[in-house]
Amino acid sequence: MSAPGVSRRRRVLARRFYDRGALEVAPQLLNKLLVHGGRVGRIVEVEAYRGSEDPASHAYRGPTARNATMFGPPGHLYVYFTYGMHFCANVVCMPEGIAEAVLLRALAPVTGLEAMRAARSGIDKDTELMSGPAKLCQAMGITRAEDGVDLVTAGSTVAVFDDGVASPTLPASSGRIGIRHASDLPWRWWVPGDPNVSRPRVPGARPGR
DNA sequence: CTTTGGATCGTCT
DNA sequence: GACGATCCAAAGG
Repeated sequence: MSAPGVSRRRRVLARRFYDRGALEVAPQLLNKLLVHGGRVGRIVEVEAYRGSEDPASHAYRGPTARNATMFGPPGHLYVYFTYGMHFCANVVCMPEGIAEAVLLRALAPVTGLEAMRAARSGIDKDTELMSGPAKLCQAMGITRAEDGVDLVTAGSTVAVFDDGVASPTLPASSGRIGIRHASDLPWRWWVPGDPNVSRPRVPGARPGR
């Protein structure tokens, strides 16, 4: 038995973890660790997107150059550029040819705080370093250069680890943020009470516990 | 505290 | 030519 805060063994999530629907994978990504460039963050907020089933998904209208990674094999990172200045990162789910993904919306800083603060100059509170999908990419140093990276194979530049911290039994949930269509679907989940979550209070949110 | 508007450009129509 | 799976500063209560 290890006391709270003591470091535990980290294991990379297997390919089969991602080879399922995004609605199943998303809440189970909560409390997993994202690692890149010597920086580590704990995933505390996610959203599911479902290709052809989902009018809010980038993949809804079929494959393009931009969304190609979403249609690829599971366990890869889909990074897109938006609003002329921001990157956002997703984990690809389901077998090749089926485009489902989980958007990473917020991380809790774990390791590499100095690098994160440097990448997010002007931000004074550490809870605001990664409290949004574009903020976390900036803090972690993730750009379009990381699009398509395999999260599973040894030697990957980006990886997702399980360090033994369980996902919430009953995560908080709400509709997805910043979309025009299907905003009523409760496909956003977060760790209840975590101070790094982007928008804890939204209409129709379920608190979790 | 909440609301509003500007930034800025790749992508698809 | 229009529009983002956003962020931030400034203005308003």
